[in-house]
Amino acid sequence: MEASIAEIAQRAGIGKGTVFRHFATKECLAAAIVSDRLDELAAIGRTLLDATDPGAALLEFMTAGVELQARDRAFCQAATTSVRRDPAVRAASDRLSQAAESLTEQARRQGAVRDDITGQDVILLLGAACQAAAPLGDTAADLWRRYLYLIFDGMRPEGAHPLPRPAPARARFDQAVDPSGPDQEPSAERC
Amino acid sequence: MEASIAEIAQRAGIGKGTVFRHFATKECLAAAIVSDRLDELAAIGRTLLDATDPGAALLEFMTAGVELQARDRAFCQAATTSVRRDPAVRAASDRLSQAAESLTEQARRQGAVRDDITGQDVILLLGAACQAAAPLGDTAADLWRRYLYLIFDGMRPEGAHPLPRPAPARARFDQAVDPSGPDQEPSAERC
DNA sequence: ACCTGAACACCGTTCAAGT
DNA sequence: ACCTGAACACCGTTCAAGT
Repeated sequence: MEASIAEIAQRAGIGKGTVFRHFATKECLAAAIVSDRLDELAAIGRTLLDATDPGAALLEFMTAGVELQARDRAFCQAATTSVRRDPAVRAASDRLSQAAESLTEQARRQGAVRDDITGQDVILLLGAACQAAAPLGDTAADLWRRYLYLIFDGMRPEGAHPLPRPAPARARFDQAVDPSGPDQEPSAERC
Repeated sequence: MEASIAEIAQRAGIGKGTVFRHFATKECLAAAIVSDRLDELAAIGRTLLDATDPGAALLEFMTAGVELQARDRAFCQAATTSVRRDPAVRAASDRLSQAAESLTEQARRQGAVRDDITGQDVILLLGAACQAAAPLGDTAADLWRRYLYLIFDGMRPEGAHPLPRPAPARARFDQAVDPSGPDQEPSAERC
């Protein structure tokens, strides 16, 4: 969000108006970039499904996810804003959750992680590790590794304590619709 | 950052120019608010130093911290931006870290948390719990509790695995200056 | 049909004029 | 001395005119 539309258009060698022909809004442009990144991570997750050690694969998946985010802070920040409400980002986010769910289920079966952990949890905690290290900026380049490992320790079955709240049930394809109706955030306009 | 300066000035019953008399920049205004919140939490932390169960006190401190952040999302977001580089925010942040350090030391001594955990860690992980739940917005109002407890499990000595990186050494008053010089992010202008 | 950049609306910031 | 709001600069967005 740092760059102005004028700069973006100039670097792309097109007029400002043409940018708005492709993306109705500056935020839609950001949303398109973010959902691309999410799909990138989902692809990595699907690859890791074939790994021999599911526990290690899950940790590797989370590591790849934070690395993706840590590479440019802009993406990390964008994920915090209202870009989340964009339909394309939501869809990509659900695809990512599904990949994470498969990985998590394998790890759960092996006893590598406690069994009250879902794929959604994994995605959210991966973001949390990134955000934990963010305040110190580039001072501590790979500090996120410390927090990812600590969080992963919390995901392990050894010494686990009961959690005060069930995992969030977001749109999952193998799940009936929540009878209490859609209590999600209002969707943004389609882009 | 949602509100415009014009709106803020109007609500305060003063002219726009007068706002800039008190805060050189809109960001400085945000920084002042953020550091107030940080000091609020530091005060809570100092109160909890007298609690009988240091482990429970530390968890309570973290809970209070996330609650403070979760109450308005604006603050949670501001903490992600360049407001962090503001000198006043840094100073408040250091005061907060010191309070956290005392609480953490007590908990460490009791064996309630592993002994490679610092006060800084506690502050950063507290923010992480808040951020983990943020993507789902008000859909899942107190989801952060789930992640705070999970992270706290990771902080416990039982089943702890070694962490891949030392804790960050930010300005601590009982510590010599880092001989490699200040490798912190560039400070923003004084406000 | 598709692209363009002038024009518009909005907002942070400055400062000459008012008290 | 302190406050004000008109004026300026900047940026996202629109759209009449050009190809």
